[in-house]
Amino acid sequence: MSKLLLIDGNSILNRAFYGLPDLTTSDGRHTNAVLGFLNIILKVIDEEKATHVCVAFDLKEPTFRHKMFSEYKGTRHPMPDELREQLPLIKEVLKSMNIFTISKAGYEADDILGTLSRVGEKSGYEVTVLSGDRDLLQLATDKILIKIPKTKGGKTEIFNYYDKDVINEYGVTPLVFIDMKGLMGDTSDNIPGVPGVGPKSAEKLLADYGSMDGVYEHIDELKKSKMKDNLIEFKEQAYLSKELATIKLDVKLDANIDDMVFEDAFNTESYKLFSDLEFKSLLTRFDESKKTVKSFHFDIKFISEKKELDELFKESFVSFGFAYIENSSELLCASLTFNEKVAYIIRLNGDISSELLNDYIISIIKDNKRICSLDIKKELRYVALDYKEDIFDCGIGAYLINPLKDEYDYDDIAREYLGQTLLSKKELLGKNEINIFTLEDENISKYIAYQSIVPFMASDKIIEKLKSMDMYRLYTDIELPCTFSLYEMEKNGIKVDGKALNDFGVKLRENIERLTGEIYELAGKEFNINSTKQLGEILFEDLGLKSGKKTKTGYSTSVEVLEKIKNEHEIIPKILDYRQLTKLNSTYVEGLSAFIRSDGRIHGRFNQTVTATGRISSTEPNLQNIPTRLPLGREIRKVFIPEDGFSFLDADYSQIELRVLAHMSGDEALIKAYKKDTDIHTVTASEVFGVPLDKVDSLMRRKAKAVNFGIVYGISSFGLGQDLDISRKEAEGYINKYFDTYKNVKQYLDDVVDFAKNNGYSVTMFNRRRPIPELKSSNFMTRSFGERCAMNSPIQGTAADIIKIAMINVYTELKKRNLKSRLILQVHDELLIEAKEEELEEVKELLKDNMMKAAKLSVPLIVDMHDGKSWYDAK
DNA sequence: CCCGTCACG
DNA sequence: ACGTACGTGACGGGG
Repeated sequence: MSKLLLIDGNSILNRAFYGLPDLTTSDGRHTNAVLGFLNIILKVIDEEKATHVCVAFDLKEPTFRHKMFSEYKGTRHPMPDELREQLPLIKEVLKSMNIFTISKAGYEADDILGTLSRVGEKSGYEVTVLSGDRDLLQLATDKILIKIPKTKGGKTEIFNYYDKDVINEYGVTPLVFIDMKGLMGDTSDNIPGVPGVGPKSAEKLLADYGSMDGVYEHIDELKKSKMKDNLIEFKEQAYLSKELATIKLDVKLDANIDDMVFEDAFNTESYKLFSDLEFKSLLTRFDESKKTVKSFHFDIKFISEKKELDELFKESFVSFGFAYIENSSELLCASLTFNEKVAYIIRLNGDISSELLNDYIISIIKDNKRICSLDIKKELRYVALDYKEDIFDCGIGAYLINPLKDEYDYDDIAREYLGQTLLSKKELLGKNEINIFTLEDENISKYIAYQSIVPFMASDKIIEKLKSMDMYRLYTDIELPCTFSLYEMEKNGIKVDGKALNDFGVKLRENIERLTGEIYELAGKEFNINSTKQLGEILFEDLGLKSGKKTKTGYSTSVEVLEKIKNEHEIIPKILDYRQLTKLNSTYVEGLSAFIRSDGRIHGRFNQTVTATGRISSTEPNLQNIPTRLPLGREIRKVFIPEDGFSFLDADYSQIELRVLAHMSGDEALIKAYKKDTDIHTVTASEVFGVPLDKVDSLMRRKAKAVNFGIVYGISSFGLGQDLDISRKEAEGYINKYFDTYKNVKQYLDDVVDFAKNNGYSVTMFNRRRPIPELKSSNFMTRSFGERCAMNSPIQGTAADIIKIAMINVYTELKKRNLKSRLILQVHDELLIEAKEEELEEVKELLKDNMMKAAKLSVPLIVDMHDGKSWYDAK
């Protein structure tokens, strides 16, 4: 049986646009609607096993409906630019997929679909119509299926309607559905209908009299009412509206269903387009044979003997691409490229050891050749380089150019900087693993070769781009040396007292069990306390407590909500305790335990190419969010301990972000405030509220502190109000007072937003950029978010730059002096050193000194420092 | 795989 | 009217 799928192009595109978050390609083209559109239609094509597909689009020109009724809006709603630019794109995409598209002047897509649905049915096709617009339900019959996708909470669910389903849901047949719209009108299309007739009365009238004709035939039988008068007065309008709402079934089309056959959608052309649009998830649908577009041609040569290696290094070159290839920590081979014609895969074996290869690498680097890598921190595990050497890391370079991307893998770099579409790691390797026997497999060797040929070819381009953006110094002076100190921290790891951690877990679990029992008791039944769904039902339905805000999926049970009702029922404090304890147990006790290696230490990863602002991120495990705010959670820090003969030395910047703000804004009042040796929030409170320092009470200080934080986040009265639990108006009052006191701060924040709006990015003291595409959005919320980013990023980013500089200088100084003390952690404004007992005093001075001198600001950079025999004691 | 929640700066 | 403070990562639940 042939299946014809008819798609309402504009309505599905609309739905996808509003249902999905914004998404852009690296060069700023918006693609969310196109990707959403494809996901919806491919899902339906799969589901329906459609053999024929046709997408109908509206045209800009007026239709017969506009001629009938000049105020008719139809599809001419104002369209945001982000959506408008995707219209030609979806057409290009469909064309590449050989999907038939159709439009006709004077008609809407609805009319085309209506007509085709009838033609299709007569020609013996099973017909399905896909639209986001419920008006299309009038086309449903017992044979013709209407599908309406509904996006709720990011997920699209598709609802099916035959005529009986329309009757079930609306109480009228599809045909009478039109009469209903005639009576009610449709505000979105500007169709008037009869005043005073809404869904309820329309449904009642049509249930009683069957149709609009029926209603008017029996109009005299209606009880005297305003509605009856209106029905009579607006009869003509009702019939006009009905006609406007009626989808045409007899449009003259010169389309042939045979031309709509769905085949060869996943071809080389659409592959190219999908790659260009960065639709990674769709690339898996393509056969291997379609994927060979625009990737380079080069030879791969295997090297397994030392004498071949000697020959190799006689070549003349100025830079080389390099990567070690490993599998589950076992080193297998190296990938090496000197020129774009050939990539070498060097087998590591008895003849060529990694030490030998390293000697070659080091010697050519000393000979001023540039080493180009995708991820130099990975290579440092095998080859000891020095950051003063000529090293280029493409991942970091690409991150600096655009820090908003999710990944900086070889295929991403090749697409962005070489215009090449390479098969991704997932596509090339799938579930196959690299080992010494599979090195020469076609896909695996290609994958290995890419690891050096891509950085070899892309480095110059990325460096040029960095220079043109005035960021090359940021790379050489901050990012590259930073990589080395991060590698050190990963290698060093941090020692954990496993037994103490376990004991803490036992204690937690005892309390969790006790609380669980008490909660069940109070709830009157057992349930999963961790399930927000089940918990919401217990609290807000069974126990009848008043629910605060809701989430997309149901009741919110977050702390803010529970805090407000904690005195209403004794179950609430127990749930809050339960939450705290289970969080500690699962994330910190059990979570961390799993990461303790055989050396008794946790070696986490510090990622340099993740955050939008320039901060470092920490994973596997996250060592940057170990509890400290609550006393019980803080106990966890007692299990982080120094090696015998060492102490912990912990130093953190005091309010670095506000100090950066004081400096960057040049606000004299704020600078003066920081030159006083008094708590900054108290000073702010005193100045903003106009009271002497010694008259500032704790409430005033709390408010001032919240305002200070708010300023750094890109202040909004709503946000501040939320934080202080006061009205938006009141919050606005505080903000105005703050800006009155610190006028240049206000000026500065306006200026950075202006700068970002004009340039499309914000910039830190050290020239780090953060693109802010949201500023161009037509959506108020999105744009406001962009404005807050524009205010926050230079501050957060500059603080990130400064601690990176401090970290580098501390690292360098420790090395230079041959000290055994070592960097262990960086937590955004804090450095933790495992200091050799004998070196403690020296390292204290060195650490504090380098942190304070990391940047020259117009306010002092204050560092607080403590030492101790655990992280807990050193804070 | 996404959501809600919660840990940190 | 819209419905939010900035930047992260990990966990359990649920589809």
